[in-house]
Amino acid sequence: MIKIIFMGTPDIAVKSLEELNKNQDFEVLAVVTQPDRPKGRGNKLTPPPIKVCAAENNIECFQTEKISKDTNLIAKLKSLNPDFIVTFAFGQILSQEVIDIAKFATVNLHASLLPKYRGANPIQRCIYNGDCKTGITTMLTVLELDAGDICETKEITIPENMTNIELKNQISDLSPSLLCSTLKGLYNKTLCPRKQGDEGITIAKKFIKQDGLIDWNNSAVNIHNQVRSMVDFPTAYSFINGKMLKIIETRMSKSKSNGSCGEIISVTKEGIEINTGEGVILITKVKPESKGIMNAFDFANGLRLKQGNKLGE
RNA sequence: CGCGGGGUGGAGCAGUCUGGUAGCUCGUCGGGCUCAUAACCCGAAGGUCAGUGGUUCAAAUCCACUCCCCGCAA
Repeated sequence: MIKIIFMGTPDIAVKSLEELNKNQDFEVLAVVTQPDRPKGRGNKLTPPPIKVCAAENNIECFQTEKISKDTNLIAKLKSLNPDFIVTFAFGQILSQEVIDIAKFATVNLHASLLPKYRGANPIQRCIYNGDCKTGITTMLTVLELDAGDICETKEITIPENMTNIELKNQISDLSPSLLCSTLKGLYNKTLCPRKQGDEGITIAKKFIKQDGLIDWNNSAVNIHNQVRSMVDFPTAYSFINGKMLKIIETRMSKSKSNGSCGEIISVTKEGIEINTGEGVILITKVKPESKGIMNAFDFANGLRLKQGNKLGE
């Protein structure tokens, strides 16, 4: 049995942890994750999904604010004598001392085709940029962020209307088998990691709230990419009648531009067509302040929106 | 006790401040027009106004409490 310490935090890593735990070839010695954080309305202390998963599967779970400075935890992990440390969306930078705990290697799963989109936000950035393909990569962890030698990759094609949530789910589904394959390959020495090229290195930064603000002077395709890349967070938004309107889902429209940017061209059952800096975009689902997600047509209906009304103010 | 918004026929909203017959747009159903229609015209069904208690001659509306949904900030 290959002995593993698993480090991760959000739900995207849960399926991978579950697979390693139930697969006969592996034994998960312990899980390391972030501390419970205050979250949502009322600031309730919420455990990270990986902690919940560990508890359900009776795996020992450690939580730490900063693993590289946590000498007690490091000592504990050393004593477990793992063959591998696996990190997946852990959210903390490992020190060399932590990396060296693993007998064979410390392996990271990253949600892009490296060296593209190193960093914290590869999933949303590739959609935001309108890429047609991305993937997942397993790599040897080194001190420099996401710069280690590549073990294995798996490509994913991105359809025109795929959202960041759909892509995240797909990555969550594809990751377990890639991880298992990489770990076995490294353990049996049948896999030879290769260096990342120096060409095409990009950094994928996290989104901030402000990134959600839609500029209707932008092109329809760019706005469409913006909307679908940030459905859950930070969520694309604009304003109408002084109130915030989150744009949840859009489609590209073949209608002709007509009028100024942000102006409504038509309201139909399909949704609300908006004129942009280049082309027309169809808004199909929205989320007004204090309300849930609704069809754009229903929203327009309640507000009596019609041709000529403007978004963005 | 972090701050705030909301719950009204199937959907989206108005009405609440200033209590007095339940309203709008859409959908559904029936009929009409039309070569035809998601268009247009006529008609109909469909609501314990989130819940409980209180004030009142009278409560969607005022007061108290409860439940549910959402935004912001972290």
